[in-house]
Amino acid sequence: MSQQIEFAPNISVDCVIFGFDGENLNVLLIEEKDIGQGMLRKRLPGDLILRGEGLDAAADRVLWELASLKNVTMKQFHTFGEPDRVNDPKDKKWLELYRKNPDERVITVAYYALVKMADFSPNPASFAGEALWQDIQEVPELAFDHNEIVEVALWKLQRHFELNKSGYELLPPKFTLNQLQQLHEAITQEELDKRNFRKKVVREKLVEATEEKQEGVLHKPARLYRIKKSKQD
Amino acid sequence: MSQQIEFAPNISVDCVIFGFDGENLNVLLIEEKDIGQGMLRKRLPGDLILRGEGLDAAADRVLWELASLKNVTMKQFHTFGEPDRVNDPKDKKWLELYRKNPDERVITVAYYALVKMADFSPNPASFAGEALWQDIQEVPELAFDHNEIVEVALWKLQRHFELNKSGYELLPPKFTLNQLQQLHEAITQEELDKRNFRKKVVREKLVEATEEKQEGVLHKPARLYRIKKSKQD
DNA sequence: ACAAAAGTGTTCGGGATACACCCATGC
DNA sequence: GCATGGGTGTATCCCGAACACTTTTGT
Repeated sequence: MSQQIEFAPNISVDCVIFGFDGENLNVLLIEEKDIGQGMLRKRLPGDLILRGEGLDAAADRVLWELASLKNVTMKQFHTFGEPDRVNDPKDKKWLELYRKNPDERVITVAYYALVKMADFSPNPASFAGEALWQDIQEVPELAFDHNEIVEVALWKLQRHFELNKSGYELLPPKFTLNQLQQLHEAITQEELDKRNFRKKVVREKLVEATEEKQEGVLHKPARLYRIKKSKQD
Repeated sequence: MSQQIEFAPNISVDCVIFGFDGENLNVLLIEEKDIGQGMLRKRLPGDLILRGEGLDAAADRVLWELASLKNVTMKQFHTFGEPDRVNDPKDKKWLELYRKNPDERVITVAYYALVKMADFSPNPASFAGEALWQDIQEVPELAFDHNEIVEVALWKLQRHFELNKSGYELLPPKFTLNQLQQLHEAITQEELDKRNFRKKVVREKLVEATEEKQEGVLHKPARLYRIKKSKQD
């Protein structure tokens, strides 16, 4: 039973929140207030867990504290704990400024979620910095190993998304089939055939037509659909 | 940035090693030496990580120390960290005996793997107790939340197994198609049609026939197959 | 001869894919 | 009337599922 005293790793949670705006996929990033020395780097919302706090609870709290997001259902997907995951001097400096024991390694439990961007104020300012949506195609170099964490999260999201048929709740209550298709395309990052997609949706009866149509568009207005709750009938 | 001093959670790794014996699926458990008071409970191989030790490395070490298993490719699948995951009095007693700071909560990063039982000595004795294979259908009540960990691991194994076509390496170099089918059935825990299974294997060209046949069986001997490396032709 | 497992084909239905043209509206 | 996206049907292929009888060997 090997062990050593005074070994107190920091445990943190990091949240990868994907946001869909009806067109593209984005990630929620935190931009710290500039503390000089070119240290202005974006990072994922994350923080140490508290004594007595569960991991899931910590993720919820962090998201609330750093980005003012509430009621986001996140899924734990991986724990990053290699001893050298923080080795960039800039990152170490940051830890010195913000952490009590900056030299101890940090093990982080990562969560992801997919939300509708319209549901959340796009710029929830916070004492710790500014939260912002970043297009998934234009993610800059992030602090720590956060680029890797985002990559793994995206991979998991894509895998999970094609397996179950979740995600319909990311659209407005009434939506066109094209919007639904765009959602799928944004997440899987591949194009689908319009007719085949519609057939599939109809076959699986996940959606039902309303009598309403789009208004104010400069082309033939599309029929609006809504999510069908019970899959019977 | 909320934090508190002297918060030193224990971080451990736990390993769920599934073993296939050609017929059934088993899990590797540790049976502690009896320390009285009816505390003889089985548990998963697991231990605290060391300072400066990566998570994957810790899992490898633990498996070696507790069960003498080496070169097992494990996959991290979940981190269990709710503050109340250890609340049974028996478990607390155990911690008092074996851990320096038994009152601190334990967060555990769990790994799983699937191995061929024949490759590993079935009873690798160790200073910490005895390692044994337990049929997956007959897993008793385990210490801590290890029953839950096993369940989640089995779920992940099944999901992962049906997605990619891994697992063929769990058989001897030359095997019958029935053995291959039994492997699949053991993992997915459901029965398959013999003819359909064979057609599928042939279609996907994952396997090739040898000229050899079974010997010493009291029925028609089956043809032996081997894994096909390159999937061309 | 008998027991025990090996081995083998066909049919059916459903889902995935590929593909091209007319329709309704705002300007 | 024209630009813009909305909306529709058919043919093919592949896969999964269901299903029963003959063959080969050891004893």
